[in-house]
Amino acid sequence: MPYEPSAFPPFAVTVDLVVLTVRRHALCALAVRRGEAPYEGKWALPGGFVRADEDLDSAAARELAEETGLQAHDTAGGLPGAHLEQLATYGDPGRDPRMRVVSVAHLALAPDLPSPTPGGDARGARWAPVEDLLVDDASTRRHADDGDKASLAFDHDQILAAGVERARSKIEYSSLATAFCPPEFTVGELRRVYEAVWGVALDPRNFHRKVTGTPGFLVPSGGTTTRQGGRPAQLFRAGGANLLNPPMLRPEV
Amino acid sequence: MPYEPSAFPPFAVTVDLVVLTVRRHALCALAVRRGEAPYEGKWALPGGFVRADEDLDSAAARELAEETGLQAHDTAGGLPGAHLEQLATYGDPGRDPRMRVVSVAHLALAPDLPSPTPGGDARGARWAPVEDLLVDDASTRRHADDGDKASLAFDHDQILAAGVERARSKIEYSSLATAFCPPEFTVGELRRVYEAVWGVALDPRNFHRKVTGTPGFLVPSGGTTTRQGGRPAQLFRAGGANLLNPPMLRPEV
DNA sequence: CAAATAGTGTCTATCAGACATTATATC
DNA sequence: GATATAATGTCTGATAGACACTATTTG
Repeated sequence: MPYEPSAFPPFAVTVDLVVLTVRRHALCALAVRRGEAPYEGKWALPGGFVRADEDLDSAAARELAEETGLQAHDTAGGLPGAHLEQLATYGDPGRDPRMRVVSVAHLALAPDLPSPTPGGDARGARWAPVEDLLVDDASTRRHADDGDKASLAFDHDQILAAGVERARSKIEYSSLATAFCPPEFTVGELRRVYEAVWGVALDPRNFHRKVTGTPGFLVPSGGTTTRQGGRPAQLFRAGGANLLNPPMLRPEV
Repeated sequence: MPYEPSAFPPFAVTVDLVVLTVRRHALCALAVRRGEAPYEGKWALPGGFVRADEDLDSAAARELAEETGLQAHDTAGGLPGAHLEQLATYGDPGRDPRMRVVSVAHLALAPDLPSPTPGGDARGARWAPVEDLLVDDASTRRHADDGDKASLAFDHDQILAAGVERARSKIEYSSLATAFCPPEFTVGELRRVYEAVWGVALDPRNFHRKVTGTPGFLVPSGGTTTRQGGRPAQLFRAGGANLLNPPMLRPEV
């Protein structure tokens, strides 16, 4: 079918964000409460319309900054940085009851933020453990009497699940887990990131050997720190290596 | 920014397809010649508008069937099957000079087709080695005097490169390479798929041990075949396993 | 016979997992 | 001293890469 630019069905295009962070040893996602119909009062992923003259990545970075004050990493700037990448696009007819909306979902990984409730927007917003948000469809939705644990608006359950799975698999073979850490961090803090994202316990000694033995993954920044009553730990920064080869294996079986 | 469904900028949404196959020991992509402006006469990826009531995946499957006669695997049907998955979405303002077009690129992997020129469309279409299509932007575009080796229309160079890289990395840790093979195939044929996609030579003995030793990857179908003057080879079908663990390592370094 | 491909076996270096041991902080 | 965490070391089983060897076809 040749292009017929004059006769195309009109779509609205939005970006939705899966913003993940690690808080109190748990993987958490940013959720905002909807202030209008449809799904009024329900929790949803942050997002918004792509502007007429705006690139998709720019729209995602703009929404991220509006909701969290975080600056995407590829752009320069003094704000605290976050990793941002495109995730997948969702365009089922009927995913939004009002009109045909195609949403380009993005995944953002951020270090733990000082503000418990992300600023920018007057609507309610919270960091929620993904374990609470992702009630498995196979299990009953009446898992608890807490209505907040029900599913998200639109198809955002599906989008969140895809983002979490992307993050879980990508830290296996990339240095992306450092995106959850502040600029300087210890091996133990990085290990607790892996443990929170995967939901497993890792051997501290084997983990230490693996991450310090992979060239380019971690660069010692010189200092040491004592955070919780033990031997002071060496501080590291993320090295230049983006790919981990061989990968960090997720314990499974 | 809250939703304002009444005031959104209108977009056109298309699907573009990176259709890959292995022909004569080379990884090839399907290219169609544009019959109208812009980029009239240039090669481009097949694609078209998403219809008003159509899912994105359905649109991609429909375009794939129109261009090649291949049926996507998740749908039942007697046609020869192909693997189809969403790749990424491209929405730079100005990527199409006529209007704002967001394209949801999909990746399709197909076995070698009998018809040299894929049917369905009267426009020119061809299987071109990706090596010829992907002239590196770093190297000079005047690499050869053959104008056909120049870049594709729109941002299709970038899309094709992303699709090729996705295929190259995904056959490492999944059984996806069998999507390039007919329903029954030999270990040698599967190895030649890997060699063509990666552009490297693999040790036949280690490859045989790896693929036959991974549970669920290959299932013997009983028969044997002699194709090219050697000992007859056992025939296999793709097993149920989708993930290869540990992965098949791409020789690199 | 030679040549080509299929399939099996062997050796070695590397690495993940399990776990011992030492070092240095707080309480 | 007790306890907690950091950092290094040791052992073992699994496996990838290199390569010898046998099996069975075509020419």
